[in-house]
Amino acid sequence: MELPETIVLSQQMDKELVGKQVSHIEVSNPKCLNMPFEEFQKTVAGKQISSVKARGKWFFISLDTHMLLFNPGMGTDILYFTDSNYPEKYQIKIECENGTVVTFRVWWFCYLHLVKAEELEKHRMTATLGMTPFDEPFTLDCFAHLLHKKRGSIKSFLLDQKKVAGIGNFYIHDILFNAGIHPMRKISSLTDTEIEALYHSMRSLLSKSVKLGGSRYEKDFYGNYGGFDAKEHFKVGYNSECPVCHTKIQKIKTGSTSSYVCPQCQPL
Amino acid sequence: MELPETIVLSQQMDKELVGKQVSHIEVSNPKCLNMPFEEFQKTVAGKQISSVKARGKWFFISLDTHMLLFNPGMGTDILYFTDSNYPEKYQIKIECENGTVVTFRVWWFCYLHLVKAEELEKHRMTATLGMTPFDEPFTLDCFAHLLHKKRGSIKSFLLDQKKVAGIGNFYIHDILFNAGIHPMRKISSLTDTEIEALYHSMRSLLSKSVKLGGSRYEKDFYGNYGGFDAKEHFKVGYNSECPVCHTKIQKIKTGSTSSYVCPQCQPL
DNA sequence: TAATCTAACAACGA
DNA sequence: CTCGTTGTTAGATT
Repeated sequence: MELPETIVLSQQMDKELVGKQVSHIEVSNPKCLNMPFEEFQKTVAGKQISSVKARGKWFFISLDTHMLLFNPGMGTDILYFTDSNYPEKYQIKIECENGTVVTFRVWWFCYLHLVKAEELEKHRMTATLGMTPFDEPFTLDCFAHLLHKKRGSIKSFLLDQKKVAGIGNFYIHDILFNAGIHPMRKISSLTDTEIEALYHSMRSLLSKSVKLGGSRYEKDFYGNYGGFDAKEHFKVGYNSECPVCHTKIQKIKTGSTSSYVCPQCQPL
Repeated sequence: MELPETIVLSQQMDKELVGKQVSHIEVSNPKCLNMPFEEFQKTVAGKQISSVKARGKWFFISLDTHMLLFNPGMGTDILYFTDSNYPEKYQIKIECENGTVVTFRVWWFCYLHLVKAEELEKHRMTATLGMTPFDEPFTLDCFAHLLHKKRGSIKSFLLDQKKVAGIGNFYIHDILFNAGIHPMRKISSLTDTEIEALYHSMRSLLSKSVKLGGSRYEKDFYGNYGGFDAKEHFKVGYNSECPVCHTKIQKIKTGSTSSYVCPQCQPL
């Protein structure tokens, strides 16, 4: 789940959940919490949800005096039910008044952290998040400054949530392709023109996916898959031939992640 | 300069300097300070030295309300003079009452930091120092616990001042040889017997050097070289043949440092 | 399809 | 052969 999906989901969650009171909460794996379950349960129960927002890959759920922070990790869906027809399999379940149920189904890890509203800035994992590409102050100039004098590769920079929040190893392939930049390019070698192309590429691809309701591999709050399809909307990501120059797309190892690259359009 | 030398020097400095008042201080490279020179000079001048101690490779010089912290870096000597016959070349000079002069001659880089006594624990570089092998709580059991579940090589662990303070790339060779341990051995592969041998090896070699007044390559406070000679007192360090098995000693690259190893007595 | 933290390590600069 | 910072990588995590 990357920025388009968290944006879509958080808007739907905000629409459906704001004003509702949490009546009951279940957490099958308490290791994802930042406190003992007892304490967590006691603090959350009875609180009212006042807003749901996303920042990068984190959900920020306001509970009056507290903030509930959720990082979905990999392969997670968050589903909304208004009756008892919710699935049996889930790791986290939040029940609200009037039969509203939200289930969180996590493939591997997630974090569900609760902090006092006034201590939100002390929460390391979210306090160190960078801006998202849609944040108002994230201008081209701001992006260029973030890249200034940085030493590593552009791909690891973009995936680092402390630098820019919300990009993962799904949208990254075409963000780079559309800017004509190889994932292993050193940041210091990028021209102003390339940085500008990257800035626009990032924002336009992610907003296209938001408009389509997010990735077709992920469910929204109502269980519907998004309309952004890799084969259809990506040029190189998860594809086999470059639609621009018809070169065979390479799938290469880039550090710990894989990358789809057109060696012609994205020279190193 | 490693633990034996800082111990010897700090004892001599303590003996000669305690009770003396700093009258004047010169610092040729203000980049080694943690504040502007003006402020540094103003705070230090007139203060009385109440003790000099060493912790690992750092000197702790108590100045009543403040602590002066000195890390000698590489190739540094600290010399004591009671008249004006001090050398012309120095990077730092501390003058005290009655003609006492201390010069610090630094080959490359050093740190000279001044902190308020009550804010000593906020000084990152010294606050994160590990125990020295001679610290009271540094028992065999304590050492074994420090090694518990560590992943890297034993050499990089021992050189890490945050783990154990005071060992550098001079004494390390024979500390490992005397325990029969190759520098590149994974910590997780060490047996209890080897950990015990290493613990004793470390303490006995370092205390032998302290008794001899430190390394013959370094000067003490009075300008005299120590009595611990590499060729004479080391078995493998800076030597060419293993005195135990007569195998040719290897000089190998171990990460960023070099190591002297007997491949027979220290199998990998 | 896909994430995060930590420790260890290398390169670099002061 | 100093230390810190930055970035990379391997390992572990449920």
